[in-house]
Amino acid sequence: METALLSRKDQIDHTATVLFRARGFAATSMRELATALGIEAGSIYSHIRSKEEILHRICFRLADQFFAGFEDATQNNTLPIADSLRRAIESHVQVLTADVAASAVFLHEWRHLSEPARTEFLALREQYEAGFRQLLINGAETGTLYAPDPAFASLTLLASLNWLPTWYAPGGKLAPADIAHRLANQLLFGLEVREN
Amino acid sequence: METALLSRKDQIDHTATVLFRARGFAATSMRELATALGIEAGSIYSHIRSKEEILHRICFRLADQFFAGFEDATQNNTLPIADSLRRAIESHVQVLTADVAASAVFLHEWRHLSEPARTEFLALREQYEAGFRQLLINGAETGTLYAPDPAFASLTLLASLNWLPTWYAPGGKLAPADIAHRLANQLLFGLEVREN
DNA sequence: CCTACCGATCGGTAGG
DNA sequence: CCTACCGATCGGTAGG
Repeated sequence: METALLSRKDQIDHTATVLFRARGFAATSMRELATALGIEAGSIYSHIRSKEEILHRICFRLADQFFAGFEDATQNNTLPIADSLRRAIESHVQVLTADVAASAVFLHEWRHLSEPARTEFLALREQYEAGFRQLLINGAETGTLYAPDPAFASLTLLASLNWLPTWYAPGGKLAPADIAHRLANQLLFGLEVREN
Repeated sequence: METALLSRKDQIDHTATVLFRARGFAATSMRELATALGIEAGSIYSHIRSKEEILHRICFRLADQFFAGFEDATQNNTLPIADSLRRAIESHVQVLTADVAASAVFLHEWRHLSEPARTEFLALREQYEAGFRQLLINGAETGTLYAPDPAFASLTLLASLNWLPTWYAPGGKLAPADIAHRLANQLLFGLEVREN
């Protein structure tokens, strides 16, 4: 039904994503995947070459989406840094919520990639984090953000966002845009009341 | 050397914790564990009953430590809520940094517990999160904390803390107490500069 | 896409 | 704690 318009290969990726998220990459067998697809285990291999190839596609596709969203959010140099940061946060949340299963795999299962893919993946992730770090550095230098240790602050910031796939359920009380807005507020303004 | 004073069972737990963290529970074989311990695979079973028993011990031991730390941090009712929250945050970070490998297993590998342990574990985790949520609710009611949605805020708060085992390395530039202090500051005060 | 199968490896046990 | 082994299951392939 919901996958009727997907190619078999895309069906495999989608179903595998859900299983990898629920049970983990290593604990998901190709026979489980085949059963979920309604075919026999051997038949999968006429569409893909290996189990890891599926994981590879999921991880690097998400990396692309995070990068594209960040570029789009921060390309306007005339915006105040705090606004660019807010837009980058909201973009990150949008990617996370658009496909929570794929996001969870991206965040937790990448370590099952073998070399050299694993090292490539970590380099991409580091590059992405560096984008947030640079925003905080710029904000701190111009005095619009309080971040005495930008490297530390950017890690904490992404940490808060990346926990989202563990509890977010599509169709819940909060729409993705609401979540993005609230997260950005909490991270930018903190929990303690302001005097002014 | 470093495990010379541990019982064989404790050595098994400790070595398994490191392997479970690095490769995941499902992808770690008992033969790898045995090799790391310098014995044969079959020999492990004279000290433990099953692979899952090790995971069970790690997960529930950490749960105990988080609870004990939280109780200790918040038992003083005369403190302002914001101070209790800060103490609870610092306690959480102390437990995380005291054994990062065990913390990472606690945070990521619990889903490989079979029933009923898995449900019991999730109930404990929910109970722990409820403690933080209640602090935020109390703080919001007395006007000392800004948390229009305490459930949302407490999830975000713990999320920021729980990412720590993915990047923290003992012996680094920052001592655990420094990290705890900075995290508490960032979460309580936010990233944006204050006017006052 | 299925049937039938491969070599490897898994968690765990018996007997010493 | 080791040797020797169990039944089950793994990712993947050949041939149709």
